[in-house]
Amino acid sequence: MKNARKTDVAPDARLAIGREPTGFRELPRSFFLRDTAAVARDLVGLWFARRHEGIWYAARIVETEAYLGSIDAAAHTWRGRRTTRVEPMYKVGGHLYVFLIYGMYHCANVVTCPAEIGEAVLLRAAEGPQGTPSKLLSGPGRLCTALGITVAFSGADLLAEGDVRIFRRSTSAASIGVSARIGVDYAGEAKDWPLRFFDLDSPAVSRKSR
DNA sequence: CACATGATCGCCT
DNA sequence: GGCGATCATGTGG
Repeated sequence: MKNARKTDVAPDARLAIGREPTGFRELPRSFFLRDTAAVARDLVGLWFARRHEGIWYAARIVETEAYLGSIDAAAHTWRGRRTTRVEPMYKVGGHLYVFLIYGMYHCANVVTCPAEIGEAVLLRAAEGPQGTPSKLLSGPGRLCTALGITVAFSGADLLAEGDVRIFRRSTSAASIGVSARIGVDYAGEAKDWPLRFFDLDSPAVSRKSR
C-alpha cells in the first residue's frame, strides 16, 4: 500500500470521556450562524469532541481565530476563492473544515454564517483533563493530532448526531483575551485584525499575546 | 529566552 | 515551481 492514507486515527487515550458524552450538551445551529468573531469568542470554553470506536474523546477549547472570508487576506476564501479543498467553508455554519498544512499537520475550523459566505473559526488550542501536559493540544496542529482529526473530517456536520461535535457544559465563564492572529504576516492589513481569542487563565494557550 | 532551520506534500498559479 | 492559519529541535546569549 504505497499510497495508503491515515484516515481513522485514534485520539489520545487521555482524552476519553466514556461511551456517552454525559454532562455535555448540544448547541443549536443558530449558535454558528452569527458574526464570526462572536462565534470565535464564544467557542472559547466549549468542548470539541469526537467519537472513535464507540468511545467519546473531548477537549476544552481555549484559543480560536476568526477568518472573515472574501474580505480577509488571511482566509482561504479570500476574494471568494472556491476550490475543492475550501468548499466546506461555504457550507452552512456548524460544519467542519479541515486542511493539511506543511505537508504534515492538520488544522480544524468550525464554519460560521449561513451557507455560501465562506467564514470560519480556526481551533488553535485546547485543554485535556487535569494531569495531561498542557502542550498536548496547544497549537492547531497538536490539537488535531491529539484528537485524531484529519482531512477525512472536512465537511462533516457538527450537528448531525455524528462522530464530531461541539458541546457546551455548565462551567464558569472564562476571561477572554484578544490579539492579532498568529502566522498570517503575509496578509497585509488583515494581519493586525484583532481576531484571536483565548482563555487568559489557560496554560494551554499556544503563545503569549502580540 | 530568542531566533533559525528542516521536515514534507497538497494546493494553487 | 513555490509556498503555507506548524512544530520539534538546535544553537547562542
